[in-house]
Amino acid sequence: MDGRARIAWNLRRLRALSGITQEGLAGEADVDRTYISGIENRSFNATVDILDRLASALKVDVQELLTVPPANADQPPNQRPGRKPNSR
Amino acid sequence: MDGRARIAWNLRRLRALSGITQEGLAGEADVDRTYISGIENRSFNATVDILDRLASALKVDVQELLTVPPANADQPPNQRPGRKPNSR
DNA sequence: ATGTGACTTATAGTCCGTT
DNA sequence: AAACGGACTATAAGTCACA
Repeated sequence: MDGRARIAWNLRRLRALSGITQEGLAGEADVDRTYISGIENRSFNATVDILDRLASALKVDVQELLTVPPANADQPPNQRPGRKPNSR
Repeated sequence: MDGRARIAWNLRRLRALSGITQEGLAGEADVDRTYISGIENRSFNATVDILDRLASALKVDVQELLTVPPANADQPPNQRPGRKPNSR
């Protein structure tokens, strides 16, 4: 499992733990929301500096982002919004 | 201590352990020889993909590259003033 | 709330060198 | 063997509109 996949998985995991959205994390780490999305989908090859910012925003050590997911791990579910009634 | 500095330190450490030169590692990881030098001097902001290749060449897990140096560890030699960090 | 394609600008990363 | 420079090219960084 490559670094990108690990980071994607951990980002979703840690974000879910914090109960924070992509947008929220984006704000904390001072990156664009779509960039978070891209990283979580393994589309982007982030740099070390970006990892630093993400780890800091999530209040974990950078190493946490490279943790190997358990063999039987699913992709952490996307955080389900509380439920959003069609707010017309 | 930021990610760059950790990687710089660990790269030197692991490379010394393997008794391999920068050029040798560059060959193994299939990156340019000058790039290893730049990373070890914290001038370059490596990507996750590159970290994967370096870890693989050094036969360690990627997480190893982000190990925190002991408090009393020597700092890697001369930081070269070359390129401006990503400043954000 | 998230994913994606299209886009521009900054810089990651290479290749030629010299010290 | 390694630090460093200049000039490149490939791609990451960063933003947007819309699905």
